[in-house]
Amino acid sequence: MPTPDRTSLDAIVTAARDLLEAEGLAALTMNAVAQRVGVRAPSLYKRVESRDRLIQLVAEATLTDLADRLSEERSVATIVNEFRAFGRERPAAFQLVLTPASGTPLADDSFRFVASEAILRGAGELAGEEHALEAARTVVAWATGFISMELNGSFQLGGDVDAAWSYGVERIVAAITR
Amino acid sequence: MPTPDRTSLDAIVTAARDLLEAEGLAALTMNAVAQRVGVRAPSLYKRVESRDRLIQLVAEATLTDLADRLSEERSVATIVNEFRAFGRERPAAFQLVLTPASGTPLADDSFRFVASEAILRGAGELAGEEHALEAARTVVAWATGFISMELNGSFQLGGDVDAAWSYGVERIVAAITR
DNA sequence: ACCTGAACACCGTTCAAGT
DNA sequence: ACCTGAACACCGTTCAAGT
Repeated sequence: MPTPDRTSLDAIVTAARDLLEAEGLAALTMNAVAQRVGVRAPSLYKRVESRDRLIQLVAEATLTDLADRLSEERSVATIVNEFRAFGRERPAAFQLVLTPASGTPLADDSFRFVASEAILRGAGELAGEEHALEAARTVVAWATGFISMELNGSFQLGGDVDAAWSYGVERIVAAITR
Repeated sequence: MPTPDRTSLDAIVTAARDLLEAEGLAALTMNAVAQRVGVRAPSLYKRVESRDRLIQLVAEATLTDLADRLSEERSVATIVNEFRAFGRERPAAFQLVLTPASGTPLADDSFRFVASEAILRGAGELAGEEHALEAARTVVAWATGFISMELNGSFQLGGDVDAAWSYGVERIVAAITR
């Protein structure tokens, strides 16, 4: 006799995302996720192939969220500021997606592509279409590195980090402007 | 009756470092390290407090190696090129140290400080001492982001990645030069 | 003084048995 | 058709017992 579903893939991915942010990737265990959605760990395998695949789904959902937010911004400066705001709101997801450790399951390229569209467009307007790709890579590399360093406490030498961010935005925008 | 030592902290850290590079952080288990140095896992605890502490020691040794290499370079361009070479030679260690995931044990700040000296000096020469810190942060953020993206395959849109690197170096150096 | 097997509490994952 | 307990092979870590 069929049993009504007690959970769903969406609920599982949401639970995993919350767990990642609240306690880090190591705490994202099948047991902990199962407990959050109200089943036992083995039941999760009816909906997700493995823990790695679940992590990949979280990464992909994160990129979708990020793409939505960046797509509403127009200038390189506001895109990059929104990028930083996203990193501060969801630091663990940001690191998972933008600076994954060796061995971490990666989001499919299609998700990364969507998230890169806003920056590609903004950079193209400043640098010219023929240099859009190089310019976008310069901006994204800088912003990703900066935010990642900020999130993991690498700015240890004092100084005003917000000022360094503003300095960077200004210089990078000038650097890629034709 | 005393037994002669069958391993050493140095051998353990070296084994851990090699394992990290060969198979990733997840494969850096106490069992695998013990096997490499020729003892059983429990014996490692005579020399290292925990797996987390061992990972931290690997991170700190990596920063020492990096500092040695960067200190021999003089210009921002050559420092940053050497930084990239290091990342390509030891991608897993690079990621562990420069873009650690949430929950990863971090190297003590003193080790990070040593590794940042060369760039701080180089950036100061270009930007002036009063902007050395902001300029160094801009350079390091860009280079770290670029190399990290390169290592984890984030440059998926084609184009010449070496050309994007050269473009970036040139623009960043110009951007921070007073 | 160092090393070890056995043990503990955890993992991820599989699978037969339940409803 | 979904869910579960039990089981398996692994983790990191502790500790009493060996030399």
